[in-house]
Amino acid sequence: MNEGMRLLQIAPVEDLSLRAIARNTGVSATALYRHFPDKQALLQALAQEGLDKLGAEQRAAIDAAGGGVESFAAAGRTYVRFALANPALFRLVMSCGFEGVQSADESNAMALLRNCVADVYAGSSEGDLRVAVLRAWGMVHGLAMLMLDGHLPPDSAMIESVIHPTYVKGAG
Amino acid sequence: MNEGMRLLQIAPVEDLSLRAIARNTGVSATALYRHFPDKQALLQALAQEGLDKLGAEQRAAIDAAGGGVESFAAAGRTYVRFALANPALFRLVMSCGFEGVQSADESNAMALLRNCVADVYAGSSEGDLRVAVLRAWGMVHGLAMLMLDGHLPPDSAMIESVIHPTYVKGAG
DNA sequence: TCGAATATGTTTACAGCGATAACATGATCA
DNA sequence: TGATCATGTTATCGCTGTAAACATATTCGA
Repeated sequence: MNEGMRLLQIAPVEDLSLRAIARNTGVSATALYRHFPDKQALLQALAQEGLDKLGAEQRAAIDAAGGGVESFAAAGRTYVRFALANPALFRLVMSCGFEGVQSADESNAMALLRNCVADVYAGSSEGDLRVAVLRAWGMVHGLAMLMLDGHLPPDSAMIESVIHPTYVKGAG
Repeated sequence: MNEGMRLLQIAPVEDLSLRAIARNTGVSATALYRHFPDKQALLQALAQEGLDKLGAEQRAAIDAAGGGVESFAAAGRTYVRFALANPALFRLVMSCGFEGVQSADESNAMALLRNCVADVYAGSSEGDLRVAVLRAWGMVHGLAMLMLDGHLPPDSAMIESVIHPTYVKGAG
């Protein structure tokens, strides 16, 4: 039923109409109400799927990088690249506010980020860790959004220069 | 005519309908087409106004802080606070992509940011300056968006701890 | 095995949206 | 004075999300 995922890859979120999904699924518009109470619920299901996908990609990147600052940077680059590769889905994930998830802090992606930070800043206070998480998340999220909104070019070299192990290491 | 600005302060962007603006202005829906070619143009005009307002607030904050890292941090905090104080307007500004403006890099807000960075990182190479701009803009933009989307609490103390002069100074 | 409950689909209808077209009216200016 | 232009109107179109009433096929307890 979540084949509306396909439509998200070819059109922005705001163009994703219930009726278009139904049409492309070869079913009547109101049939979707047998599976979701309303449009918001359908979008939330798609968002959950997207969040899982993001988490999986980050997990893979972190593991491949071998730990420490390299993994930390890899997680960040993966975050931005995911956004660029799936603009509508990424927007949807972020605008749905992880509402389906138990708690924002327990989502897979969040846990990964926290682990990376804890790994890199081992020995720091709990407060310092939290601030480091916010700075890292903020930076990659901001970079992603600015690129999606066309304020920055979706330049791969730019991503790498901004999210760089040497920077991660230097900034306390 | 831009009294649709008021509506942006009490409702999210996606709820800002042409007809609602017309209704609240006491005019027929189609009358707006005498002033703007379409809805997008009207939103763009509102966005331009918002961008100017953001630039003005940053200018004031930068001047009041007295220069250097203090001004840099003040500009960042102002950016985030503006977003929290005008959620719908901020979203609109960012989603409209400064399209009315000559060039993204010539908008007032952008020039201010660049100046701050150049002031703080005096002596650095052009490339380093650019990366520093991206990191700073990304971090504050990400922080703002994450708070607007409900992933982080709109906590004033959190803003100050993340955007802090000592951090700005330390990070090269 | 039969009958009811459930899941899943349908058609019809409604109000709200952005947008276009045709028309009215007042101010402005040659 | 008379044409032009700025600004408003109403009527209409196709799109949207959603609700209601109805049909049918599957499932499951007696």
